[in-house]
Amino acid sequence: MATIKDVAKRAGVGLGTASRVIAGNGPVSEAAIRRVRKAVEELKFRPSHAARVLQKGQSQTIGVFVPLIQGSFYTPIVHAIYTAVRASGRQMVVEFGQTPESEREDALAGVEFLAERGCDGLIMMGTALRPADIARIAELQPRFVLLNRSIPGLQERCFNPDHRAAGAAAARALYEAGHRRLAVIEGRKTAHDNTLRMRGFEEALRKCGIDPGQIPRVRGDFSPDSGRAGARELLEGGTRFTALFCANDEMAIGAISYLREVGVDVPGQCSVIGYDGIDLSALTVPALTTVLIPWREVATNALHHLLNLCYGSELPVTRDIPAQVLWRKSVAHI
Amino acid sequence: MATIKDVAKRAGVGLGTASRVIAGNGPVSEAAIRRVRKAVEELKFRPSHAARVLQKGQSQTIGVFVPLIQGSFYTPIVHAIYTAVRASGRQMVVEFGQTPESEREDALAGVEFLAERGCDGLIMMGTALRPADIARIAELQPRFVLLNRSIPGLQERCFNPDHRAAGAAAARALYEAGHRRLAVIEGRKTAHDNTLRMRGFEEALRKCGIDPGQIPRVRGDFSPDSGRAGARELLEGGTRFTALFCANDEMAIGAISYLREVGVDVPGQCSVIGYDGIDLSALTVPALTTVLIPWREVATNALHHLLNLCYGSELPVTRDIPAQVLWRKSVAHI
DNA sequence: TAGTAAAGTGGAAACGATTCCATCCGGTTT
DNA sequence: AAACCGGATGGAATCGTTTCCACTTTACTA
Repeated sequence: MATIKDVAKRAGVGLGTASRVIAGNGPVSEAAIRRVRKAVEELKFRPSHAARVLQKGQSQTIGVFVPLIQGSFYTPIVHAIYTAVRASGRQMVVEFGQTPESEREDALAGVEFLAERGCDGLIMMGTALRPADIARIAELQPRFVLLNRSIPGLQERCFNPDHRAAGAAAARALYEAGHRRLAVIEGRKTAHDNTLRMRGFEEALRKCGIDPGQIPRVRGDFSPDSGRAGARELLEGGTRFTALFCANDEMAIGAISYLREVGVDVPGQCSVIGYDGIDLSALTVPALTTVLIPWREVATNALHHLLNLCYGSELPVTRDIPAQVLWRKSVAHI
Repeated sequence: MATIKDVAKRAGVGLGTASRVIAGNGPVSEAAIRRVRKAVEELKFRPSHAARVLQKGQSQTIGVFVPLIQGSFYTPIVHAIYTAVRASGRQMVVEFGQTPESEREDALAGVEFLAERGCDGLIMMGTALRPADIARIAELQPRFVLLNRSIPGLQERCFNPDHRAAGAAAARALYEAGHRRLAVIEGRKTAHDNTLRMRGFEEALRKCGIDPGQIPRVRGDFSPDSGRAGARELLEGGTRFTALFCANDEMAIGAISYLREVGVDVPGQCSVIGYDGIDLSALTVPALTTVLIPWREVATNALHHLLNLCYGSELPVTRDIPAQVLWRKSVAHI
């Protein structure tokens, strides 16, 4: 592999001049530019990334941690981040968790790995990391932002949708469609975002004169399978309901799959509303009515903030992107 | 940030000794090890990845190109690659294409980017790259493997499932379930793997005494939407059929969504068989019968081969992992 | 015409690790 | 007792860039 020294020699210029031409900064004459360019061509010179990183102290790489790659939820978020990273001419390295149970360890190990490899900044998603963990990470790599978290004292670096408002929107949607007897499949207990959306849901219900305490409520883990299990549990519980709120779309898909399997018509006998607005929600039968969370936008804004932090750019950053109900077919008006 | 020099000084040893302790090779005394370890702790020393890469000429990074990140098809493959890469203690950098139309340009640009950034090896998936492109890539980075491609002269580095056999399996499954009047939604014309599976499908049909020429056949682009469109087109075509073969699961999901929407019972009036065996196929209503392609295994084997190529390891590599029909609910026996 | 500012240039130093080489030392062999 | 061996060690050289500094040339000003 040719080095910049070879290029300089071949072009008949000094090392500094060659570097200036190739990096494209500093004063150089037209003639020098031409000769260096020619030498680069002839030698098929490609600058060594490692040498640049070593010299400049920046790797032009952003590290991403995401709890899971399976399923339909995180993928579009990763994609949004990828797009923004690439648009800024930089590179992305992703680490994934293996299972929800090991999320904390996976996140810690993944982030360590990313920091070790010299990422200029980190963007992390997930709810497993504790404040102490985050403090530790800050030592490793002080440039980071958090997605879907809200840590006191770090608000500046936390980017999340307004789950409380979104949960309330779900409740209002069901109420306005005429439903009074509701049921809920909520998400993991440890997931703070689940707590928030449930709180919003309950608050809105109370305002409508419905006592949230009376509502049958089971817990899933955000997976489609747990949605199936949740639906069964609810049905076996015996309490009647005309509408079901699922704390995410994947559970809603599972729930619908179970309900239809046992002969419950959706939305004829039971309406279902989801949460997140994943792409897949358009393709279920019936198409899923859901609370559309602007995940892509939130992620992009978080990344912009990170990029600004790392490279001093001034990409626009917005924080308030509202959620909205996406009306499709799975909620009937009664 | 502390450097290895600082560590050596603090531990009262030479540069070489410090390096040997940290890298964990070469002869060092117990005492030296202890003192260096202590100094590392105290100074919170983290070796500079860039410096290592520069010196060793290896980045311990594998580059991955995948045509798309949206949808459910590529994600598990990326995950399988990720798992294997991490298991070998190395890092993965992924590049994605944006749209199927721009796949070729995206792949070229992505691979260039990856090579530039000093990946030790490349694993590429997709059907858009032409042999000439691949020759060009070989110049940039001679260490690469191809997923789902078969290039003459590069068989060693090509890893694909046996689409022909898998297509035949789909045909046999439908035939054995009693279906005689079939229809097909096939994939993109440019996708060679689609051609192969269709060929296998037709050959098997012919062996069963069915003339493939008589079968109504429409073309999609592997997306769920195109599956919906395909199903409509087929229905409007007027030819009667009792079973539908879709060239991938996502189109099958789209097709089912359309069929049920217009009141065609699946599998009562029309059976549907998919292809690939994506996770999602278990969750449709009815659960999708499909040809399970062992994508994860194929990808893992390809990656092992690449790892062996790059690092001289001897990970096991198998090439023949058969596809099989996954019987669920969407194909009725008549 | 002399003086000065600016543009252009070459090469040394620096980034932070690994590796090679020369040296040293204690113990074993002859 | 001399020779030898191998483990342990320190430090110079190296990887391929960028950047800084000193220097020359050119162009412009007074």
